[in-house]
Amino acid sequence: MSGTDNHLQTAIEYISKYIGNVQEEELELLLPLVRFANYQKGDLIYKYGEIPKSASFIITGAVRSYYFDEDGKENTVGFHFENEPAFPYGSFVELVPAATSFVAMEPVAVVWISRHDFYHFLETFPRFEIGIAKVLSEYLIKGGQHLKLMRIDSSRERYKKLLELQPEIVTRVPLTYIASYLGMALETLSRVRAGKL
Amino acid sequence: MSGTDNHLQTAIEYISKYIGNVQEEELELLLPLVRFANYQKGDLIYKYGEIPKSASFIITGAVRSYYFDEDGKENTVGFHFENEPAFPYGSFVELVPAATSFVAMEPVAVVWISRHDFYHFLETFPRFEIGIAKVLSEYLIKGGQHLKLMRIDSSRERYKKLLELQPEIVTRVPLTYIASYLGMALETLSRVRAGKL
DNA sequence: TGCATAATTTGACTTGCGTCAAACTCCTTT
DNA sequence: AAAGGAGTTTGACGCAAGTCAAATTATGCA
Repeated sequence: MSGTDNHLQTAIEYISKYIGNVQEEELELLLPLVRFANYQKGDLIYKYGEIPKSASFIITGAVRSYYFDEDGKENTVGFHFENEPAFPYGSFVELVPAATSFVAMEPVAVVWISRHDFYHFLETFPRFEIGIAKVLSEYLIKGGQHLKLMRIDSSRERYKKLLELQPEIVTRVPLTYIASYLGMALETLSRVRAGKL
Repeated sequence: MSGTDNHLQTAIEYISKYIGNVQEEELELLLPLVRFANYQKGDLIYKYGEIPKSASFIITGAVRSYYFDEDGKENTVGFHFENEPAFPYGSFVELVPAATSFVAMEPVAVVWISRHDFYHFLETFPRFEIGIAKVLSEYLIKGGQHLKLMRIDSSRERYKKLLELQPEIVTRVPLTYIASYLGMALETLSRVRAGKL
């Protein structure tokens, strides 16, 4: 089976994941609009300040999203892995410049659809709005989890909770970014892991 | 003009806010599904652990949402005022028990629609999915703002940012809840306000 | 294989903020 | 007007975690 066949399969899975049962005629119109892209480690997939022109979904690889606060400090907002969307959702929907950037932490392959194509498609099949709602609510839940995580005061407990909720992060992501995600100093996280705190 | 007329007007404004241009026939079918309710200060509007059976939108008053963490500590998630939705969105969409409760901080009047009625209505007019996406993306942006707020390390700066983003909170909400929302001790917030920190 | 650079760990020092406790102010109710 | 209670302020003290700095361990690349 070729890589493209595989990818097409992934695209179809994404569609049914977010829309449920899809009609033949819907699929016929939607599939030609779908594209594929590859990124190297360190590549920017979306840049803050720009209005996202597409919605990307990860096939393989790991992506990190982050923003810069007023002091210029980089704040990691989230990690995105296989079978998850990775794009500035709010900005995509509201058509405003994104506050967050998305960068590949490893070689990354994505499926993507342009904003223009997608909204044009929506005019024919408005029920696909449900897909947007699904993506948004997934992000909402993830964001809510992160917020809850951040509200735990002790660094030790915060890290413990992360292990519980997203253990894969700890194996795939460099310490610096985990610390940034958890809102603690790199050194503190190191001490927590060594059981010294 | 009677109170009910006023309320009906508010309901219509809500609908066009979230859906855009609404057709006559759409409105005719939707309006009869809409109800009104009043709450006293302290009344629970939604309770955590329950699957929300309705979506409420505030006409007048102020609502606070919060959850209890594993240590039993109450954490304030958000404040909701006039012309804003106030219900456990994620749970409403995903049909799972809510983690947060919603309580009236003042006398509150709301428009609401039952989950059942709304989803039944959606079968006839699927394009109204866009309303869900709108509500979700509003919540998403609000949640994102809160998360950003919480990531500011200094209490002083955190409070300053709140004043900048949502000044009305400071005038309408008791100190205890603001402190809880900002993730700091009541005493710390008091000192910050007195300029002692 | 070995060097260079990055990533992580450890140490020493400082401080913001939480906790506990008590005082003070402002409503509400009788 | 007085009493009671909620909401807010002030004080004293201890500690978790931030910062700066240096050592140690990994990792990629020639």
